[in-house]
Amino acid sequence: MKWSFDHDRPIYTQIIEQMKLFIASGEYRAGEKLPAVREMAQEAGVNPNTMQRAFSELENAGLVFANRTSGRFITEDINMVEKLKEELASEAVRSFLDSMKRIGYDKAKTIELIEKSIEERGDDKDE
Amino acid sequence: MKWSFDHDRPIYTQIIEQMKLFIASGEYRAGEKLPAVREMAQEAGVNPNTMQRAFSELENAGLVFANRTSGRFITEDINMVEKLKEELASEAVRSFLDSMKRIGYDKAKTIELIEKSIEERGDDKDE
DNA sequence: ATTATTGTATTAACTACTTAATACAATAAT
DNA sequence: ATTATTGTATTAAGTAGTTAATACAATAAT
Repeated sequence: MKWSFDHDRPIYTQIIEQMKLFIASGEYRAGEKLPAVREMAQEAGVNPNTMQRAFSELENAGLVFANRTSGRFITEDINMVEKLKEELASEAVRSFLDSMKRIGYDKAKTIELIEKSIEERGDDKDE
Repeated sequence: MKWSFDHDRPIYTQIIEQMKLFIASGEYRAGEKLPAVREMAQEAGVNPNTMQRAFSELENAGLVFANRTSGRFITEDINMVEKLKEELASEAVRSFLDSMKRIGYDKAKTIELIEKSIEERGDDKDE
């Protein structure tokens, strides 16, 4: 269940986003070797070209690097990984608050809703 | 500045989303008449067909209705509007918490970040 | 040296979204 | 009755993402 895509956005964009999440969360660790493009493409159920395209952008961002032919690896720069994590979180918060504002909820109501929702999810198995 | 689109999702989808926000927030009120399709298309800078497509889906959802030729109107069902608002908020909260979890933040850290962010935004002009 | 594995590039076809131009359908306004 | 306004439908062309098939490039493994 590693990969899942919706239908109204480019797949390669979603691969980039999900890889960023995997890197930020430590599911893929700094310096870790990745499976081959063809293999990841098969796992994800997409064409190798599509997977390749996603990774070529992740390389431009410096988050992964490729050594022909030993394979592809997550960056070894743990500062970059930490920075990525903070950026993703910051963007998640920003866009959430923006959405709530546009829907018509003020700060107090937003805090109220999120705390209530977290309480209700308190018995979830993970965190 | 009413409409704004990004480039990696279908425009008609984004129109639907933004219209839902306008309806939920009361920017467009229940029963209110909408501008003509051609006019809205011009304002948004898109083709009339694209605008039409978005509204035909909003009609399927029951959020608007069209009277040829008097124009198109927001639903008069205020319960539906209220329900829409709650659904949008619920989805925003759900996806936010999911994102934070995938990035690797636990409940406590998530609450901490959002409260901190709201404090920092406390001097904003609106809400 | 040869082979297998890996990343990378190329070309063609297919699909969905968007635009453009135009026409038709219904009815409110005159 | 005529006209203008509105929603709606149709057809063709353009663009971007995806798939498919294939080939090339570099090097680790043998």
